[in-house]
Formats: sequence, C-alpha cells, structure tokens
Amino acid sequence: MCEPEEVPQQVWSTWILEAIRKIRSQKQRPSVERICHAIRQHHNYHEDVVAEHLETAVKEGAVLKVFNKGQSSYKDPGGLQSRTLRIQKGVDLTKVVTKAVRELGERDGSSLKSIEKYIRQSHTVEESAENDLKGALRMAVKRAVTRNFVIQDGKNFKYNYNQQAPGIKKKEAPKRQSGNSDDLNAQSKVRTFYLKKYFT
DNA sequence: CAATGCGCACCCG
DNA sequence: CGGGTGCGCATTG
Repeated sequence: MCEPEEVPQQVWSTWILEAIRKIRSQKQRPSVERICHAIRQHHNYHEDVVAEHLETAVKEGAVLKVFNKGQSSYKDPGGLQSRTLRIQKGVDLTKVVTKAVRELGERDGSSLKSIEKYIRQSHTVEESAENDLKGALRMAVKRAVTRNFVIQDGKNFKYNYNQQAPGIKKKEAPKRQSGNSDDLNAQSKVRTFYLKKYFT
C-alpha cells in the first residue's frame, strides 16, 4: 500500500498495463472493476481515481478500450500493433470499419475521426500520399452503410446488430424434419440476447 | 472471503 | 486449422 501522492500518468499506464496482463493471465475479462481491484492491491487509491486514470490512458492511446460481448474490455495495444494494415489502391476496409465501430461500442455511434484513431491504435498503418487511411475510410464507411453493416446517424456510425451477424449461420430455409432442431440456434439466441441487452 | 487457476465454447482470420 | 477471448466454476491462500 503506497502513497496518496501525485504520480505521472505514464506510471499509471504502466500499472494499468500490468494489471491487464495479470488479469488476462487469469483468463478473465480486464474490466474497469477488475483493473481497479488489481491496482488497489498495491496502491491506496480510490477506485474512482483509478478509473479516471484508466480513461486518460485510453485517451492517450496507452490502453485500448474494446467493446466486446456486451461489455468493455481493456487491452494492451502493444500486442496488437504487430498487425499491419496496408493501404493500397483498391483495398476494401469495409470489414475493418465495421469491426471498429462495433468494438468502439459508442452508444451514439462513432465518428470517422474516432474510427481512424481506433484503427491507428490497433494496427500499424502503412499508407502513402495517394492512398491514405482517411481516404480509404471514407470509401469504406460509405460501403458499410450501403451494405447495411453500419447505420449512419448524422456524422456518426453505429453498428447494425440486426445485420446477418457474423459467425451466426442462419439457414433461412425453415427446415424442420429432424426432431430437436433448435439446438443450433440456442447459442445465437444467447448472443443476440446480450448484444441487444447492452446495446439497445 | 479474495485471489488464482483453468476447461471449454466461441469467434475470427 | 491456429490463436485470442472470457464465462463459469473449481481450487488455493
């Protein structure tokens, strides 16, 4: 238990990243609560103070906030930044944009600006003057809207949870036939449930 | 009780 | 397939 003293944000980031690593090693979700808890085991700060610094770390890009399975998780961007995103002539970033919007999980939708920021934080972007990320994103977001992956709301874009959700195979053919059939759908029902629960 | 460990289902590329 | 994630429950301190 240590000082109630002023500590530079950078140190906070270190503590937070440490906490995240620890929690992940326990195969648990690095939520705000767990991060606060982990840090408070070593430092005497109120949860609100920790949470506040966590937010700052996110804004600074030292920590990535990702909305997943109905709740926010926090990650160390370090691990992911090995992912390279090459912006070349005809790249299609529709999927990337859609995923970003979903993972940002902002209730009022995400602006192009924050989408760009998020992508830069989670990838090493390789671009050029003619083919830059911003440009590619403008195209991509347009396509994502057309394809109904996201929904435009003013300047913001929201993930469309009603879309043919990825991963959920929905044979539209209402094939009865074999007795117990709804087992396949049980899982997707659960998923849809909590996605809606937190999103709506 | 808190902290840790982990099997396993699920997702995504 | 391979690799990440995290729930739910078990085990340990």
